[in-house]
Amino acid sequence: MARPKGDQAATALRRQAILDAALEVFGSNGFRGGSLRLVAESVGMTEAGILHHFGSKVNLLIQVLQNRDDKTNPYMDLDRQTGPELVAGWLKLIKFNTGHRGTVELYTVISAEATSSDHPAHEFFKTRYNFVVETMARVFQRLESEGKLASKQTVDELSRRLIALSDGLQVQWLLDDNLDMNYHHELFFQNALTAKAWSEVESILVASKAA
Amino acid sequence: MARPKGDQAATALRRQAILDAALEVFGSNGFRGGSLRLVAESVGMTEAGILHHFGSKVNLLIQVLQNRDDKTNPYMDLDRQTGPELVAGWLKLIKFNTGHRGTVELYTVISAEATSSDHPAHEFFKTRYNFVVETMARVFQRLESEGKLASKQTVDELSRRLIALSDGLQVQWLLDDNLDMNYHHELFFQNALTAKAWSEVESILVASKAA
DNA sequence: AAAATAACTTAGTATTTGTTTAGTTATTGC
DNA sequence: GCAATAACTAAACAAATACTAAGTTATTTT
Repeated sequence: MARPKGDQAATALRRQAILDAALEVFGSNGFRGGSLRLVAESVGMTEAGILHHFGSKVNLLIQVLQNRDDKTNPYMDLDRQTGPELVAGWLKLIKFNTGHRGTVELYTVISAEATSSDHPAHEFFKTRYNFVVETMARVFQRLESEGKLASKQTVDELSRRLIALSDGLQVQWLLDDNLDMNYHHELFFQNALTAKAWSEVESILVASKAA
Repeated sequence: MARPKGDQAATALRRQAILDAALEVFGSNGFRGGSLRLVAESVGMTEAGILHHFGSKVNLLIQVLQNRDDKTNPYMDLDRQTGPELVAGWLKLIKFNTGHRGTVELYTVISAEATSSDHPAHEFFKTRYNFVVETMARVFQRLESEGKLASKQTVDELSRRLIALSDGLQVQWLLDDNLDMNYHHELFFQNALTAKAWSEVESILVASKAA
């Protein structure tokens, strides 16, 4: 039975359900291993039904990635937050990820696949990495200008190192969830920041936990 | 035309050629995306010819991984080397990898894929990670007992952190080979070791470069 | 010299894949 | 109330996949 047209809210919900299912499928099986059939099955629809909404499998992947980014980007607002607030935002993101295995799987698997230049998400990840590295470099820049940076490394070096650490920890965590990603990130910032700045971060975190 | 039997050296060469081709194919396309046809084409043989040697695609993958490990494991000999020598060995391995993109691609893509518990290489990577983490923990242990460790972290923490950094840097390097993996690793060890121990590492490296 | 066998090729099979085409149903805009 | 159209389904397609079965050639082993 065909669904009615019109109800925009219901349609948006349906599309979001497909995106959620696809995230899970692409996360578990990668892009090449994840089939439309699995996505369709999981959302109770036909493969053709999914293609009606998203046009092609490649486009579906891009929308899934975009959708995730849209939800996590607000965690860090460079224009309105101080250095320690931004660091706290990063740590909150890590905590969020710990509760969403599918998301971590998605980014880990697809970003690895996408290192090949003929992968459909290759350009997406190249620009995404540039964006994330630049964003975090600006965060460290801000900390430095506030006199809160203890490390002697370049802000660019620090940024790339943080992101590398984060990506690598995710692989280890996916293989064994006893690994405490949050703790390792805290250690990184403890080393990178002045003691005073780090205690600021800590109080922001306990404050936001109370709220 | 069928090849002759008998010549064991030639057969071994043929099998190695297949392993090399498969490494390239699985590295570029992952396991699920890399087809036997591509491997066969690249080595000038039929798909059935490859299956004659390796039985199945899954077994081929395992052999490729094993083959690589056999070649890189000798880089670090826990029984015969001192702490600084082992650190120098790790850095040599990084330099080796920089010259072998296919190998880096292989481990990055397949280890990400293999985080799913139903992936054929899942167990391989779980035991491999345990082995590598343990090995490097013992390296840091040795350094500590020699009084050459500056960091206050646990040897296990240090080990996991080094491996995470390494894995993450490889992703970034695959996306943009301007990244200097070697430099970032050197920075890590400079922070983790005493100044004296680090200069020991450096002199080992220049000595082995001269040889 | 005969039997066994390594190293393949050719041809085929069953399955899965992303995508298209042609409907069907029900709702909205006019 | 009628045309347009959103949201699908059913059915089929062409291509690709891992793998098998049966043969061919040439070399060892006996």
